[in-house]
Amino acid sequence: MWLNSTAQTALRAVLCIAEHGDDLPMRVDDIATTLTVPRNYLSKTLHALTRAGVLRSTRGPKGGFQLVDPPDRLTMARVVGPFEPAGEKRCLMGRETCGDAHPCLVHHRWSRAAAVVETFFSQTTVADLLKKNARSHTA
Amino acid sequence: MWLNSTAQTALRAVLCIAEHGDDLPMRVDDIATTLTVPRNYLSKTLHALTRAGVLRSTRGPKGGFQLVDPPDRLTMARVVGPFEPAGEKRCLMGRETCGDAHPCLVHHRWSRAAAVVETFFSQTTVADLLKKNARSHTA
DNA sequence: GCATTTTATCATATCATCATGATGTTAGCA
DNA sequence: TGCTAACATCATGATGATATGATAAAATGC
Repeated sequence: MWLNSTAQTALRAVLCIAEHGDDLPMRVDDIATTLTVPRNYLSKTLHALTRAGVLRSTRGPKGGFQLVDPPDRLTMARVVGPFEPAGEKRCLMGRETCGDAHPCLVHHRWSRAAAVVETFFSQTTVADLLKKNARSHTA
Repeated sequence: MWLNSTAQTALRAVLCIAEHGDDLPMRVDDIATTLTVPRNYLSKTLHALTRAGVLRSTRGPKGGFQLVDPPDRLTMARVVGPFEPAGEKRCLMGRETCGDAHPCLVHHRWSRAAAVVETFFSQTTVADLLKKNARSHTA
């Protein structure tokens, strides 16, 4: 409903890498196995996160993916953002010109709900998700 | 981001019909022209709303579509619901088994934001949207 | 019954997303 | 240099959402 499957995978992969620790990069194959997702598609997704500055990739032996920033400085918005359609605005009706100045019929009421969601994504960090939660993100 | 294009069209069409008044059904052709959306695709969408009990259709001369219930008894959830993927749950990660009992890593934090959105859809009526707003939903 | 108006539906096309398999590229190491 | 490990990328296919055009079915009025 909220995240397409690529964004979901990206989030799960980032959590997986964060849990793995930063001492040594984690390989695509290992992440793919842990999450049971297709390897090459995951590779593409992780590469997108690398372009977005969320991950760092290292090639060759002992290579793999690492977080660029510590988990408490990595928000969900940064992880999920690269996988949302480009011009995606807040308007429920999909209007380009919708805003406080030229609102569509739902704009004012919807803005409040949308703000809550936006805050969730921009304030919640990967560290928050790992805190005292022993729950799985793999299944 | 929030509604797929079919659901957006459904909502705009319902608003269009509600504004048109209930004295006489509104034809697909007129709605399609007003919203500038493809006629046959709209027809299919309106038919889905009819199956969902939101609209009533009448064939033949003077036929068209009308609201089944008055605007103040028609929530956005009822309009938009038929166009959301069937098994769509609340879990951000798309897990089937996610819930208070078996939460995924994001479950608790996300639940609060999701509840706000859910309330928005289940409490906001078509009448609310038409109130004192003279803003357009056509563009 | 027949013509007209209107919705209902079918077959098909188009497009983006998701996915797979093959191949290219880079880094490390002997 | 040459081998191997790992990410990067390309060509292609599968699927579902979106869209179009043709045709069927129903209601109305003559």
